[in-house]
Amino acid sequence: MSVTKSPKRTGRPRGFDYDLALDRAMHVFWRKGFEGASLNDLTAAMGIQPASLYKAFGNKRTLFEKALARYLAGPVAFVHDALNQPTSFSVADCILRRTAEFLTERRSRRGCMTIQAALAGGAEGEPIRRKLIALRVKEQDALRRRLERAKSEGDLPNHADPADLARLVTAIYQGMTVQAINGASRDDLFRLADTTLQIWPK
Amino acid sequence: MSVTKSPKRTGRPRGFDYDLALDRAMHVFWRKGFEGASLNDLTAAMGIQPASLYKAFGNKRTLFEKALARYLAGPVAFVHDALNQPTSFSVADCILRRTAEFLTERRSRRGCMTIQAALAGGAEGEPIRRKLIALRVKEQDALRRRLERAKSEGDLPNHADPADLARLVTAIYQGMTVQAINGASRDDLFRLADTTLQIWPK
DNA sequence: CACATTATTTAGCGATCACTCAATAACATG
DNA sequence: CATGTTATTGAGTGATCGCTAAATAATGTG
Repeated sequence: MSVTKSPKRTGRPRGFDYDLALDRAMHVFWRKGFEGASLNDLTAAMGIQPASLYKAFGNKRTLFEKALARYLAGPVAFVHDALNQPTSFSVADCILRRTAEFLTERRSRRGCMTIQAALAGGAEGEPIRRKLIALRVKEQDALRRRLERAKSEGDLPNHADPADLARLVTAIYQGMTVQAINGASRDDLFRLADTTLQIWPK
Repeated sequence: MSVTKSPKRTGRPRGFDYDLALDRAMHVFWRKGFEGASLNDLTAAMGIQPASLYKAFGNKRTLFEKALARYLAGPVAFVHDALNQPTSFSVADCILRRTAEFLTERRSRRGCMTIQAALAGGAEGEPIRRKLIALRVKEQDALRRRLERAKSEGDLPNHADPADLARLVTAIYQGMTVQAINGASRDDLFRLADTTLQIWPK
């Protein structure tokens, strides 16, 4: 089952670092999107030949899915982690503040891979777009459930609507991606987070 | 100068409706993005041959630019028009409410063309991405200037920051596009607008 | 060593990409 | 009618797309 670790296996050993190559592929998909990243781009960044890529990762689509899983478990794992914050406010604050930091690392105008990898495109990318839609809906739903729990715990007042608040935070998160691509600074995004959090019900 | 209207011109007349064909091209770019829309997609939707397309519209990039201009003057003209609303609140309210309606027309999960046409992609689409970035920044700036005027007119309190408010409304607008693609209903987006407007300074 | 197994290199597959040329067709004018 | 001008059709350009077969190289095992 495990492809990344092979304690003892017959045959010629892999000549490249699987995780490193996947990391490189992730960054290519992140920057260029699924359809915008050509196999030439990918193999060049990964330092391997096309045949090696297909041997190790399947095809372009399965490579993207592996890269996406790596992205979710790495660079944006803080989004899920934020749900463990003690209060609903600190959950929202943590998500928005860390997103602002994340989107302005390295001054490279990068956005969130789950959004820009496949918003629109041709038929070739449709399965990926559906997958990303399902993912984004799932994350928003997880936040909504966390806020429902907060309400049941008395952490949110009765007039607060968890679904509305989850939608607000998620929309700001998504808007931040476009803002970052537009060239917004870290401070710009911090202020956007602050402005948003002003309406948090007490 | 006018290519669409030719009161008297020599040579074989155009065999198709220029504006109608451009409208079709706009919808293809809108749905598939710049790089995702192939010439095959475009000519099929426009009902013309490649050579006719190039004769009438230049190349793919100039066709996109004409389609974008048509988009800005048509489907999303309400964004600019909203700046003429009498108060800062009604400006923001008009933008967000009409955007919610606009994004959920025809139940087709479409987003805003200026965002999804080219968020990420290959080198081929880079000039388009830069153009769209400049456009989005310009629109946000126009809103900021409108809110600065409102502040000078006493329509916004002293503690209000026009840049922050413009960024908030713009980010929500941009987030709404992703929400619509995710399948949000018109009512979902209306509530998002309402939630956002709760923080509007009086 | 031979042998099985797996990964590499090398070369190239058919399809599609944006785009264009040569020939022809449809108009206005003289 | 002939001529000039412009738009069309039809065929096809080189380049790149995602992907793969065949040969070779590098390992473990007997």
